[in-house]
Amino acid sequence: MPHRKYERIPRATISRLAIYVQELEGMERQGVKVVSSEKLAVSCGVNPSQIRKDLAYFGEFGLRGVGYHVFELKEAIKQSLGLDRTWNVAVVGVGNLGRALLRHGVLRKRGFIIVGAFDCDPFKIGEEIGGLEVICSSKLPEKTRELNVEIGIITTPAERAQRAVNYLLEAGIKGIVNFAPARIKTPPNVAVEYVDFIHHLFSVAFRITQSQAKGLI
Amino acid sequence: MPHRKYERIPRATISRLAIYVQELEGMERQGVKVVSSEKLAVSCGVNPSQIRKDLAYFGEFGLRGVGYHVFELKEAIKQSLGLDRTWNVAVVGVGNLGRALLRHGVLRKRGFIIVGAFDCDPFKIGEEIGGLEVICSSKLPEKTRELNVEIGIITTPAERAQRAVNYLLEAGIKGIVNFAPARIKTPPNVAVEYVDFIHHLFSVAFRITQSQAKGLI
DNA sequence: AAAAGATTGTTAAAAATTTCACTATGCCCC
DNA sequence: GGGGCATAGTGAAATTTTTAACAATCTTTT
Repeated sequence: MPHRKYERIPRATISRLAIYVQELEGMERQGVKVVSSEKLAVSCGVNPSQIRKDLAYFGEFGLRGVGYHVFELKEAIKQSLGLDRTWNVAVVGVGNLGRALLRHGVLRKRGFIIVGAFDCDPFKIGEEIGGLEVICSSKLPEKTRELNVEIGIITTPAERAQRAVNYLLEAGIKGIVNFAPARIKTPPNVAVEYVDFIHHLFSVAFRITQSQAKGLI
Repeated sequence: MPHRKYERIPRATISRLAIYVQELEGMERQGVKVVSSEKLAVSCGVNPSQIRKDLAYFGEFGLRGVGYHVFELKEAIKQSLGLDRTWNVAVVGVGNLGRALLRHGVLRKRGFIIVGAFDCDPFKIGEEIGGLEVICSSKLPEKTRELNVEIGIITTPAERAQRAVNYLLEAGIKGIVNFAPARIKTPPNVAVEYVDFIHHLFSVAFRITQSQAKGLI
């Protein structure tokens, strides 16, 4: 039974896998032991075939006629995603959002350890937030290597995002999650994800506008 | 020339339009007056045809042989998305993330006015954050109507998300942006968007893992 | 131990989305 | 004002993604 591990895996599959993990954890908390693709699909708001297909990229985790063991499936997905280890991350930009991330425990709980906080504002440098001292951004390349940072989180204003990225690239960073409202330039071997909640507000505003327009016809 | 305004518009198109607006604003700041689909495509990291096709859903905004007027195109897209007005929003859940949103000026700058902040923690009720007094969540239905809230932003913990949503639905909310790490149940006429930055970290972690695995072969 | 029922893994079909290629049109220069 | 160049808009093709259908197989029942 040849696994498809070396097929290209759709980006959408990855984000759904994250949703499956989330829902499986919810089920685990509720004491559910076994779940079918049908039931999981309902709680994730997707098609059951979709789930089975998504999982097939990584292996066979179910039992025909039965379903999936909640705990085992969750672990299997997490392992497939590379979450069976911890990742060192650095936060660049200590504004409102950066501070929230530094204080928010969820990153650590998920295995992403914030090992560095950087900012270029002299008033912020030296300040302690969430147990970390804010370091001058110009020390990023040096510190990134020293602290063994693999993923950078950009929470600077838009106009300083690229500079922060450049510092990280200089240190050979492997991945970046960009919260700044700006596109950034990186070489193709660096994994970049954009998080922009304003876009989601735009989307909601559009859909409301649209459904109201439709109502008028 | 029949506009396609009443064709179903792909979700992906909407999120790209938000990117176009972002980049057009950047160009505006740099004094660029006119841009071609080719140039805009490069700065957004997409295909030029894609841009032209996305815009075609809403009308014709360009000038053949020339390109698009930066300011006019930006305005046209914003109008198409329903951003030529302000939207009243409420934040439900005043933890680290909720606070960051309340203090973060970007929402207001984008036309999303936070008119209410809600939480169920008695220690937080009455507190003033970003010029707003935190109100008890149980007053949500009443206050939502009173303040004319159209969009709700959920920043509660996962286990309280659905309750917050139910309160909002009770008041006839039209759209929800959910930052809580949980799927929520809503009727189909309510626009829902999920924002979960942990998923983006997952995605980056996966892609790093994958590219390292590939390197070993 | 065979049959019935359930549900996965997988192949095939359908649908959606993206990209290509070309036509139409506007600007600029001679 | 005509020709050349540039670039938007658009229909068709290619690609990707999703959904449906079904064969394989596991559990339970009789």
